[in-house]
Amino acid sequence: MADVNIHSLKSLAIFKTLLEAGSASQAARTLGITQSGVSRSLAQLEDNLGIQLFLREKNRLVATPEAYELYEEILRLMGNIEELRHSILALKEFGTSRLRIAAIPGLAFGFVPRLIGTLLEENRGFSISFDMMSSHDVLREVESGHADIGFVTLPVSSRLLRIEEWLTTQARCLVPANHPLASRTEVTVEDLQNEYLVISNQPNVGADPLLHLAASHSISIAGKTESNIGAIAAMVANGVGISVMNPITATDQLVGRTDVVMRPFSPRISFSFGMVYREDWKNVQALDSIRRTGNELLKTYPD
Amino acid sequence: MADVNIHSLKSLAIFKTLLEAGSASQAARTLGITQSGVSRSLAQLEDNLGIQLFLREKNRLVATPEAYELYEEILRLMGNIEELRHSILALKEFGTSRLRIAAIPGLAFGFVPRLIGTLLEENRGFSISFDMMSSHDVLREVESGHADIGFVTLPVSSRLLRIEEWLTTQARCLVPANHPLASRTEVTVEDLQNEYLVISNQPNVGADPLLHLAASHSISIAGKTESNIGAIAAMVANGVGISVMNPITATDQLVGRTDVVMRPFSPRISFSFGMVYREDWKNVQALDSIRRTGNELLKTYPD
DNA sequence: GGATTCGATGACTTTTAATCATGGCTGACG
DNA sequence: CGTCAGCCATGATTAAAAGTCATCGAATCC
Repeated sequence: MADVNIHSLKSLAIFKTLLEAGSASQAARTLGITQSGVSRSLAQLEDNLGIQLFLREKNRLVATPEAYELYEEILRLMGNIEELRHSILALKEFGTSRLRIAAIPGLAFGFVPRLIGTLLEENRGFSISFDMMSSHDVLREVESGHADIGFVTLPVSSRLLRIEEWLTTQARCLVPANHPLASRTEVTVEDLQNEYLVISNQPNVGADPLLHLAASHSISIAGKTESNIGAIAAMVANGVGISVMNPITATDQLVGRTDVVMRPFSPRISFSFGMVYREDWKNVQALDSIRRTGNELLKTYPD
Repeated sequence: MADVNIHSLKSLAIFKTLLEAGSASQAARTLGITQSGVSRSLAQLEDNLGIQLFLREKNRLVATPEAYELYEEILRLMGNIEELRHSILALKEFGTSRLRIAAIPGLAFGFVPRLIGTLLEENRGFSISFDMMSSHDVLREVESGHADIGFVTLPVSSRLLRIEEWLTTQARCLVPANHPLASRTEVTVEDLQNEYLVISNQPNVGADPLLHLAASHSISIAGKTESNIGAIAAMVANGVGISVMNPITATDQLVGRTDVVMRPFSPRISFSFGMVYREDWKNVQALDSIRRTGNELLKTYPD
């Protein structure tokens, strides 16, 4: 196979500018080098690649079809190099250029995408991949190294992972805006008597504790619907029932909705969530940035 | 934004080899340059990127985590550069580095994939994209420049395209191996009396002419099933009926099957297919290669 | 015909990459 | 403890590559 050496990006860049400029003289002006420098560089590139890129017609350079195809390929490569530059900048900033995040559904539709959006706003070079899964799977994914960090409700336990509590807050009650309870400033467990409830189809997201609480107060509910946590606000809005859930997820789902309101609930049901990561990640610069950004975002959520 | 300059692939290559080799001295031996050359190159790269890639511990270089991440990024870039090299080699060989082919279903499952496979065997650097669609859409796709070449049954007409006939052959009759007609050396239109037929659900693939022929000979068929042309052999094999179709498609579908046999059919129904391309493609080197390869393959099909 | 712009090229300079020579550090071994 | 081997870094230098300078010929325009 005939060899093709690409060792000089500069000559590819000169070629690219030459094609865009239409003449060696104009390319030279654009690049701040001499016209003969451009001419030399082109001749060297044509010799090196073994392809005639320009015809010399009447003392003018006329691009060949091959030149246009090479141009497309060079644009592609320059895109790749730009990605490399971004990764290097992220490497400088974070100590890592790629971040794999796993989160539970309760956080996966609002808080974590906002966190990611803010991180990327600050650092476009960062590459983040994100997946949503159960708490148990988040832990396994981070333990095995398939994800770098994970967001889960607490408590969880893992001998391999560092577990960092980010927020402890109290559950809220979601009710349709036209529901009698909407006029209350606080909903109590007694108010759940004869109400339909919408609860999460996932454990450890407040569902079990709520039913326990109701039972311990001898409260009978009219019925319950289990739903994917991502759709609870929509369920409540459509009169399926009322719900008691963590305010992070609730706030995320209520953005832009006026047909569902959120009220404090008593007695208090504590809700915590946090971040998990492997021990070898504890000193990675990116964590500081993630913590800082995350804390800023949490200030926008109710206590 | 702090600048990061990637102008020297050589220094990235030296870095890559250094990480793989484990020491500057070994990397130097591998690359055929001096140890101090490797040391200089590394220092220059670290300075240029603003990232410390190696710790100097007790006169040994110890890679930092950032070094491993950069290494992954460089491997990615080198893959991209390899793709560029392949494209350049294809550009030299064909005058183009990418080829977009559109074909009708009758050719899309056998002949054209074989053609593509053979072209790529000869030239790995080539990038081919392939799509399957009706004759009419093939013509439109090539006319509009979304595909470079197309394969269709003939006749077709287009004022914009060059139409090149590749093969004219006669239709064949497919019958189940255990069918009485399988023992014949030739099936005639009279044999279709009271038989179930499987015909293509696409026009211009022998279906209309066959029904016409039967009608003109006062032949009554027992029934017909219209099928996607790609599944006709499977239909025949399962006793849905017998079929009369072009031998290219038939041969492609019978590969590896012993439960369906192919017999000459009379009277003859001619079938042609060909390649279409735009006028500005007529002198592209790739066409010669495609014609040559295509003609080789066609020799393996029945006349 | 002269002015302007273009590209190519011989001769040359500047810049970059790498070498040469050397020194210091570390660990293994006798 | 001294010697040896292997490592890395560095001042001084060289070789190679990139680009400039000066110039020429060709084409177009006024």
